[in-house]
Amino acid sequence: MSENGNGRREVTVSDVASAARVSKATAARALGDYGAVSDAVRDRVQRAAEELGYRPNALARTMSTGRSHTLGIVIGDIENPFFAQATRGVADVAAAAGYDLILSNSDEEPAAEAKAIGVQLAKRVDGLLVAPASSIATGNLQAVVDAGRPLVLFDRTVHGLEVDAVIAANRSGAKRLTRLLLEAGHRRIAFISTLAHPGEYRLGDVLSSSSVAERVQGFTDTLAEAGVPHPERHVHLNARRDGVETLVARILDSAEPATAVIASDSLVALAVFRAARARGVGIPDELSLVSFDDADWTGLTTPGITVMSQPIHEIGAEAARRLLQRIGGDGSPTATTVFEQRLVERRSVAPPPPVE
Amino acid sequence: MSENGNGRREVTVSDVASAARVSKATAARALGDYGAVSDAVRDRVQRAAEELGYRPNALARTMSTGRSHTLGIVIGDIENPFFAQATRGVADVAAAAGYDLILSNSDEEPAAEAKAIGVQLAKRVDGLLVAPASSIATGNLQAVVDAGRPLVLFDRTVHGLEVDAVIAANRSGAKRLTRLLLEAGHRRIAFISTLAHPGEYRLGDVLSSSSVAERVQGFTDTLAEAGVPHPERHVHLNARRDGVETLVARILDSAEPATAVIASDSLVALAVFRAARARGVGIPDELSLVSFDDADWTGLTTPGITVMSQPIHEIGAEAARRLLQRIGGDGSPTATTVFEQRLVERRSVAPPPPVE
DNA sequence: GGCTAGATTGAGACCGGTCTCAATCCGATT
DNA sequence: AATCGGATTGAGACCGGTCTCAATCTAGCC
Repeated sequence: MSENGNGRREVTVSDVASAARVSKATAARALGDYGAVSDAVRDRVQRAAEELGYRPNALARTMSTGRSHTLGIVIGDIENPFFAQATRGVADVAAAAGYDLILSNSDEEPAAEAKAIGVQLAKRVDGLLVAPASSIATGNLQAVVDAGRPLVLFDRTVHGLEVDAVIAANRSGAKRLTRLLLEAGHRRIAFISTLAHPGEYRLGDVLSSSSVAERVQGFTDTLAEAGVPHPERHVHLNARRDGVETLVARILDSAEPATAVIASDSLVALAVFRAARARGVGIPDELSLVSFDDADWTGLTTPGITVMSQPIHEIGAEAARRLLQRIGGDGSPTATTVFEQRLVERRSVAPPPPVE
Repeated sequence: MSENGNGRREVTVSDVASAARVSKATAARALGDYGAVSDAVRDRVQRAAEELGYRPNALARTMSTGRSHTLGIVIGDIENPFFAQATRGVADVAAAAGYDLILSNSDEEPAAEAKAIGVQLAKRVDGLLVAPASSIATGNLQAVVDAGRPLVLFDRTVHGLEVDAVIAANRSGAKRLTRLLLEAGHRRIAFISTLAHPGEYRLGDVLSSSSVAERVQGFTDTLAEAGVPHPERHVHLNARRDGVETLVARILDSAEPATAVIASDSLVALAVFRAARARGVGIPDELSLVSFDDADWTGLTTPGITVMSQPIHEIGAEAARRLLQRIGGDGSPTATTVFEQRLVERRSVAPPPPVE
């Protein structure tokens, strides 16, 4: 079928060729700007192409060259501002290099991710950017590596996989945040993430997101250094399944209620802020709140939220640059690029309320 | 070239065929699940495919079938939560129907949009979703229609173009918002949008975004009905170029300062809120603020922002559904689907401050 | 004028699928 | 046993580009 839905036939090189009274090969040369063509013929062909409304078929070109000039990107959810920003970073670099983006949402589910990757591979993307849904189940990604497609991970790494990754210094960021709260006098600090995890978190548990894992590590390490017993008990996962509302309720209503919260991302911070407000607990007087990611609204609330800011756009851009290098044939050893995080202090941290 | 960057050769139907000792045609039938194949052969072929790690080449399939199972989407900026949400709506419907998405950002520039559309067409997307950068320059889109590619616009329409569109009832939404402020006693209400426009806005000017145009129309009409003279003077465009900060300053420092602001989208509302805060003008006591789009943070500020909420996700989803129908051959007359907006009242509106 | 190198051009294979059409196979029917 | 019809199978064209290789053309030079 050389017709599209509307029954119109697309103009091909052959059409242009016969209109310009030259061979298909010559027309292709004149249009594709490769090989050698006399000026007279080039003009004639280009005029004919113009007249017929010739539009090259990129797929046919890909078939013979093996290059699609398309990158695949698989993220959790484009509505999540983190991913939106990173995607924009990727898109900018890609567009500048003449590449397009095929986008898929995994909803952080390995099965959906696998499917998305499969389709992207089938569409012969030149390379793949993935924020892996699971840092432990390597299957989905191993397939890409095995297929020999360039692959760059971002935001998270995957253990035991020989690929490039671009991430943020989550552990040190978490340490900084935890220390900040510790220094304000807090001892009962809750770390909240939406990351799915079977059962309660225990020290040594392997988490399916390396970035959350690093944050938890930084958090519990710092707590332990400060002499807080059982730091792992302060880690609260599954916030999506359980609902942040109920989680906050549980944390605040327990025998030893938390006096501060570290939100693992801006979406969690938003929900915690909302939940606190709904329960009438004041921030920061009754509850201190800090978060990862400097979302656009964090400076707008009363009080503004103290956050650990990540260069999200740049993470995406750098990942794209790396991928483009690999596609270009760069065979240097794989590496993980780590971006520092930056503390933005606002007013959501105060000493814990005095015990009555 | 049948090799990818890494030098590995992809497995093809022919490879599978010879491994299973059948013809290419039969192998294709067994793998593609069309035509008739005996059970024994199907098994043999599928086993061989499995063993060799066969992965169909979607491009080759597209070449012969003419269907790419890919949709193109061109938006202003994926970082804008409006577009992120709409894109998610599109992606969900597309994925459910087995379609992928090629995403391009136009930054609201017709030239970038034209380029993006060109590439998408070259990649033979089955259809195109566009939030047109300009509602007046029809050239970019006319080309799509002429090429016979199904096209659906969303968020904005384009005058004189025979295509489907999915939008929100912006004019009535603007009227409602304006009335709300009028009823609270405001007479000097500023409408602020980032839309680029040469010179000051005058009644009858054609705006390049139909959705903003509708909002402005609803705004000025309602003002006029209320007997406010020169309603067009209260329309402030180019907020991106000039900066919302300076715009707010100009509005508040004028001889007859505005007592209320209508933000044309959540990004503007954010900037206005921030600017007001920076200048120390209290919302709503000194300045009332309402906005289009119920962004996730609008309920979190103090006070919460009263907004006109649009079913953004659904707008995207419906646009995708419509496009899929067209791709499926639906030849019914083109139509514009209009979704109602919904007022969400919070606390950012109060009577204007008494004149000293 | 004849010869040769370099520039142009054309023919046709190829990429990896789909699909049409004819050939072959099989069991059932008379 | 011969015939018939449906089920399988194989051969090869086709989609629209790129690219190799050989043929032709041109100009320069002796």
